[in-house]
Amino acid sequence: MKLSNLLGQRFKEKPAECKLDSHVFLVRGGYIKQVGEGIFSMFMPMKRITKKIENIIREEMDAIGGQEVMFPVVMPATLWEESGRYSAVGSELLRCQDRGGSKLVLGMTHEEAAVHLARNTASSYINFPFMIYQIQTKFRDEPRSRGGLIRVREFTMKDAYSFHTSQQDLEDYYKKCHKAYENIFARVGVPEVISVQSDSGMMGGKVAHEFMLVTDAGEDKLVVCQNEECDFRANMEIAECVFENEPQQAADLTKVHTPNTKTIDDICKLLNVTPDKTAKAVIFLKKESLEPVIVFIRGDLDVNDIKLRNFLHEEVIPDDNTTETGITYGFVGPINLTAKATVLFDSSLKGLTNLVCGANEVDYHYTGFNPERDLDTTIEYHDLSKAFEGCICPKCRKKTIRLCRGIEVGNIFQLGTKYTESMNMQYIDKDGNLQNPIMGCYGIGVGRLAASVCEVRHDDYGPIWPISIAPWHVHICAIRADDPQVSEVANNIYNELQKNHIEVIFDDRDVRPGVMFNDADLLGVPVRVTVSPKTLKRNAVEVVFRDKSFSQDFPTSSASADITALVNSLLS
RNA sequence: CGAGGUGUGGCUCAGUUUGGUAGAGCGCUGCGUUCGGGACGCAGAAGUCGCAGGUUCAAAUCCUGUCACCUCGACCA
Repeated sequence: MKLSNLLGQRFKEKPAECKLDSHVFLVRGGYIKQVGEGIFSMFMPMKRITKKIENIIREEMDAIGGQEVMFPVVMPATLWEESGRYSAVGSELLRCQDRGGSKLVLGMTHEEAAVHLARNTASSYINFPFMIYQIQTKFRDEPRSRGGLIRVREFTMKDAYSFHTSQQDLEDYYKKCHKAYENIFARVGVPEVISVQSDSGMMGGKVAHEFMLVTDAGEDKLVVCQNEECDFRANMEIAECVFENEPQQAADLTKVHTPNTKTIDDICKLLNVTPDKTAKAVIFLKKESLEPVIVFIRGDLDVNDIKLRNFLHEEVIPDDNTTETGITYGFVGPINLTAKATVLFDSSLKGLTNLVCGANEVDYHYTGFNPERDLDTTIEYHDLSKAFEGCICPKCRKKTIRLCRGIEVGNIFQLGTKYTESMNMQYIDKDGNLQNPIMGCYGIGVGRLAASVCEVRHDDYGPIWPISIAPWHVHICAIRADDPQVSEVANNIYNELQKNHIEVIFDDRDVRPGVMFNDADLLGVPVRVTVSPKTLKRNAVEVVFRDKSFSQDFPTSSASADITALVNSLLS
């Protein structure tokens, strides 16, 4: 490709409306052009980048047995009525009518279409499992698009749907897909993408992960444990939910928990409180304030029965520390807890208790504490509703939590049977019984991924594309194109590289060097070859990497072969 | 959806308060001088000032309506 012929103007002014670096460079570099709110066209360089990303995704999806298919963009509303989402989803789903008045929707996701495609053709258990995927345009009428390609209304997405005959099979495949995603992000040039637990939202299902590229420009807040042996990573928006669910799962401290966990009796003994065998809960209070510090709950107690805030002020605590509601109180004040004890709590007091945390000797189940008011030097307090740098990880119990922001570049869900049930997809199992397949679904936003890579791979002058997705491999700058010798050498290298199947963009314009170099930086091609009277004087061309990690003269005589070898070594 | 803001050649913007011939820089075309990090001179093309009404002798400018886009928030397969 000759740059003189490339459509799309590069310029040096920063567009006023661009806030994100990726948006600035994609506009300034002639990659994209906005058509409407959250709607963009792509010029050739952007198209080449996204095409390469798509091909990487394709290879990895095929490698885990995916079958590439194509669903329609426009679907009859009746299909979405089957799953119930026609009414369940809000105005993000663009609804319209055809000339006959039939209701249509623009595909924002394709579970319905996937079930529709598969349901009558996979009628026996021997057809399972399988995964189908497509790479296609989606439209979501987002209430607010922003950040160039980071959040748009129309976008290209790879979406995959797997169908299984058992939860175990789904989980096994989910892991394979998780690994495939790691491969994809590594190959695209952002191996630092992490997966975090996420909310399944309107998708249904329980287990879900988002793949996040960590960057300050990200829209999502993340809670990440930095302990290498721990894998706790969650989207902040569900971190609270995770913690809120904890009491249900671990309400009975006598049965659940770490080997270090003591029974309530043991703890009472330790704290020198008379245990009441019939007590439903044991609550330790600050003696002065009577504010609860630690709450233990018996396994037979429904956490919803306790309204801590209410009874605190209504009940008088008698001398024997047991009230009529069958709750035993202890007092923390005079008791010397182990020095390393740690208490996790949620000051927002949503539900009863948010966390169980591990200390060296006991586990505390805690709620309703104001650290500024009640700080006890023998206890470390950590509020997980306001997770902060260095607070305690709810999983590994170490003080290794880091807060960061991330861009969601992909996600995976274990959907279960939500769609196969509602849309009546069934197969006959080994025993002749009708069953609903169990589904998983897996998405990657292609344009957002490309923009995200730009967001984390650029300098002051433009993007630094990883060679796996760069629009071209080599960018030739012919300085003094009017010089016949320069022109001849540059043209020769251009032709030779193309013969060698190297993707090359050739700046053949007769413009000043500064213009050329700045345009080259904006195009972000990994290898730049400069031919000029200056380099020819030393019988050489100059080869530099966009990321500045390499700079060397190549002899003119062998330049094409040397550059080809260099690029091929970078590609492998 | 709430709050704020902006619409003037391809791009970045001035001009609007106080109505009176449509402006600058970049980019673009031609000629010349230049040539290793966005050069310079000369000549030129290109805008019914988002759109529609209204006020006025006269509207980019004042009034009303409307559309588009941006930012913050709400929302978010």
